[in-house]
Amino acid sequence: MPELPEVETIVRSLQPLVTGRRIVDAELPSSTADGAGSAILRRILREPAWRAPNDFVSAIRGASILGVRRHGKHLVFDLRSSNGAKYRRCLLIHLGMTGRLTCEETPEPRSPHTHLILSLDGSLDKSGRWLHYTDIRRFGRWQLLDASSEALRSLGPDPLEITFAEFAALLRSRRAMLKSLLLDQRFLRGLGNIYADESLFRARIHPAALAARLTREQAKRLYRGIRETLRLAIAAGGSSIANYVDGLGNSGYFQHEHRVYRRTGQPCVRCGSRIRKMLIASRSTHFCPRCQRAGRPVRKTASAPGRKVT
DNA sequence: ATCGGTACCTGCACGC
DNA sequence: TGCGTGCAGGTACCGA
Repeated sequence: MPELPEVETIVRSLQPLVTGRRIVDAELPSSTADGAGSAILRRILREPAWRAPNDFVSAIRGASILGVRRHGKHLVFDLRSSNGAKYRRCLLIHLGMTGRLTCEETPEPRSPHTHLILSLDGSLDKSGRWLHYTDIRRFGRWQLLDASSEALRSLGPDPLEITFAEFAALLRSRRAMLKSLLLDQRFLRGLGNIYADESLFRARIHPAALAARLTREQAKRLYRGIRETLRLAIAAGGSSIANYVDGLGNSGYFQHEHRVYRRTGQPCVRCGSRIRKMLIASRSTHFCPRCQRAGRPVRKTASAPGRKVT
């Protein structure tokens, strides 16, 4: 589910609630149900290999949360161990498609799909003492790593941090179709299906265009399109289509600003043509066939015969 | 290097 | 109403 803007929103909502707090305990509600529950936890806590889910609980118990930040689509909790004050670790959480991480005022699971609950210390009058992790489809992952771990380094640059010169150089070195490339976390970290489509629409570039073939002008538009889309989406609190909420349980509203994503058959907001859907890299891809032509750069719509947006 | 297909999961909308 | 089907924002792995 969550892409860069959603994870960023979750991180911002959690920061004031968890920073400086200690993890007193962790509960694994789905592991107690039956034998299958333990298998569920094993999958969520796959890396590094734990002998049993409870070993993860022992490892994390007592750690202090120094801060929480975003790395691509991952949430990263920087931790200081209880024993050996110098020992720093990272709790890496990827929410997959349907993962939720919310602060609740109760330790009771709120859904049959709640898999982990972290109890945080702190004054009782402050809300949000329990961090609930819920994941219906269970594509999410929790990893506990040394702070020096290489695990995060395999991802590409953050689209909000990269410079245009770096971005242009990356594009030139790749021949893949842009849509595939934008979904590749080793190329850029943080984009998913929604924001890849929305960025390409804003850049007026066809999703099947080849990276290395882009003109400098197109590369510039893509760079700006990605960053503008992400900034607007963060400002709107992300896109809530099915499951996503921030750390306080609030929905985002960028889904109302989508221009192509899941708008198949509806008129393009720019030219009125019907939005089309095609498959690229076996992912549904939405685009305007008129504004995002394959090949040569598209003319400005101002020069096109006036077509009313309905 | 790149791509398609498959796998991992549950829930939902849809047509019959 | 119930059932089967296809689809959904994630990544990883395989083989070509």
